[in-house]
Parts: sequence; structure tokens; C-alpha cells
Amino acid sequence: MIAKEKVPERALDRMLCFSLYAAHRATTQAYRRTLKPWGLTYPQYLVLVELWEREPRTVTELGDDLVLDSGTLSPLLSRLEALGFVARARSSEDARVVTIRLTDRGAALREELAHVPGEIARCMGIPLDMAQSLASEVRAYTASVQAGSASHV
Amino acid sequence: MIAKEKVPERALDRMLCFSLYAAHRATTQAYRRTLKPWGLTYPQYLVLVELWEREPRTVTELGDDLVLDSGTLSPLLSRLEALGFVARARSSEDARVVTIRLTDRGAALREELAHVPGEIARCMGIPLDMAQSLASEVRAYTASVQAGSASHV
DNA sequence: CCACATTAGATTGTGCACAATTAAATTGTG
DNA sequence: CACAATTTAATTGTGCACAATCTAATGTGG
Repeated sequence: MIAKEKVPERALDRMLCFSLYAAHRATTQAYRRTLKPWGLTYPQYLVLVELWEREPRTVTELGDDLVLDSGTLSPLLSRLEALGFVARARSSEDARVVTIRLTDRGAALREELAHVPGEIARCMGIPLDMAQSLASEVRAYTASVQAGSASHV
Repeated sequence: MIAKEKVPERALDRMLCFSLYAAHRATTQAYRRTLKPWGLTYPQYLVLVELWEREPRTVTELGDDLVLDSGTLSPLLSRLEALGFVARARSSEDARVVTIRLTDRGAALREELAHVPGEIARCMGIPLDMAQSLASEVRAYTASVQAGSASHV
């Protein structure tokens, strides 16, 4: 499955950035097919994962966790609202803040979509511990890039 | 820089998909800032990398290499054309085929952008061999996902 | 209390991704 | 040769990403 390789011949294959780019898109493909019956996209699914974990959340909190700004989240949340999975409400303490909650339908999705992680894992075709260690390496890389990008602005 | 981690607390951090998603976007950020003076985006830069490697290329060839379809490439190439970096021409042998060539300006960019890989590597803040081995692992993962996705359609 | 800066979210505009459709050219087959 | 199937790009439509801008609400110093 995961095997050692020699030095790649193609320029793109020598670029870590392209490996990540291609890996992300291949993964999104797997989610696309799995989530299609619910009319959900991969980023929408991630928002639901966040809300299943803890609720309610503000737009800013979701943005911090997913590293997305309101320009992405606002329309995404309004689509989730149109699908009937979340509800938006202005906070009563601070009218600037918008609170996101799951609807009953959205909460029920947690059980309905419980098979998704397993389905995706099967698509990946690699053992769980290997996926976790790769995730850990990639996460460390991301932290390094974010620090490196920030340092020489 | 790249360190061992314990089991993550956040749901998202336990998901390889999100690690890849975040890594890709962090990397794109680094390219965005580096390429900004030339008005280039990251996918546009990848197309130029391909053309610097071998020229001319057809739209289909570029699509095969970058795993992008004409819906993405057609407008992207027309923007590169508008920037004066590539030229499009219908093939004389087969009028369905569109041939992409670098303009003189586009070819000159190869030298002008020669610093980019180093700049990005500096942003990443990890040694070259580590980047290469991570790229290799990620590439193997992608191949596995693509196979896994294809198998149970 | 009143400018003034700050914050939260929405909006606008550009550029990918990608599914689905279309149009034109080519190929294969009878 | 005729004509259906295939191939190549382009186009259309939806949904992210993200920079930049805007509006409304809050906070703060004077």
C-alpha cells in the first residue's frame, strides 16, 4: 500500500506542496461521493463535526477552529441553514455575535452519518495507526509553515 | 520543528483529511505572498512549472498531470494568456486539440521565479530530506485513496 | 456623554474545483 | 462514403477560499 519510492521524475512530484494539494483533492473526492445523498459538501461536514462536538458555537469560533473567515463561513452556514441542519441567531448579550446551533435534524445527522469515518477509512486503504501518524506529521508541517510564513512577512 | 505528538483532543485533529486540508491551505498562503508581485496564483504557477519542464503541452496533458479538468484549466489558461505568459493555438493536425506554449515573457519567468522554491522551503522551515520523505508518504497515501475510491464506486 | 477605535459578521469580487452539458472535430464501422 | 461513437475544449452552474470592504454594535478615553 504505502511503499518506498525513488527520486521522482516529474517536477510536480518533487514538490511537497503538490503532494498535499493532490492528496487533499483526492480525499475530498471520497467525501463528495459519501456525502452526496445528504447534499452535503466536505467543508459543511466539517462544520457539523465541530457542532456535534460542542454546541452552540459562534461564527468566530468555527472560523478559528477550521481556519476559515466569515467570507467562507457566512454563505456556507446559510446553506446549512437552508438545508435545515443548523439555526442562526444573534446573541442577546452581544448583538454582533451570531450563534450557530444544530436543529433536531442536524443533531440526528450525527447518528445518520456515523458510518462516514469508516467509509472514508476504507477508501484510504491504510491502517488507522498509519493514518494517524501521517496526520501527525502533516500537522507538524502545517504548524511549521504557519510559523515560517508569519516570521518573514 | 517536527515533533511527536500525543493523541489530539479536537475531533478535527484526529482526522487526516483535515490535516491535509489545513496543510494545503497553509502552503497556498506561502505561495500567495511569494507570487503576488507577478499576479500569479498557486495553480497558475504549477502550470508554468509544467511548461518550463516540457513544451508545448495540450490542455489534456496538463489536466492529466495536474489532475484538473477543462472546467478548471480553460479559464485558468485564459488568465495566463491575458497576463502574456502563455499562448494558445489550435493544433493543425487535430483541430480539437489546443496547444499551450510559453511566450518569451513566460519563458523568462523561469529565471525570474527561480527563487520561489527556496523561498517556500524557507517558509516550511523543515529540512529538504524531511520534506521529500513527507511528500513521498503523502503521494503514496493519495495513490491509495484514488485506488480505494475507484474500487467501490 | 461623545468621538474614536475595535470587533463581529456580512458582502463583494476574483479565482479555483468540479459536475454536467455542449459543440466541434475525429475515428471507427458497416 | 455515411453515421454513430468518441474525443477535445469550452461553457454553465454551484460551492468553496480569501482579500478587501462595509455595517452595525461594543468598548474606551477624554
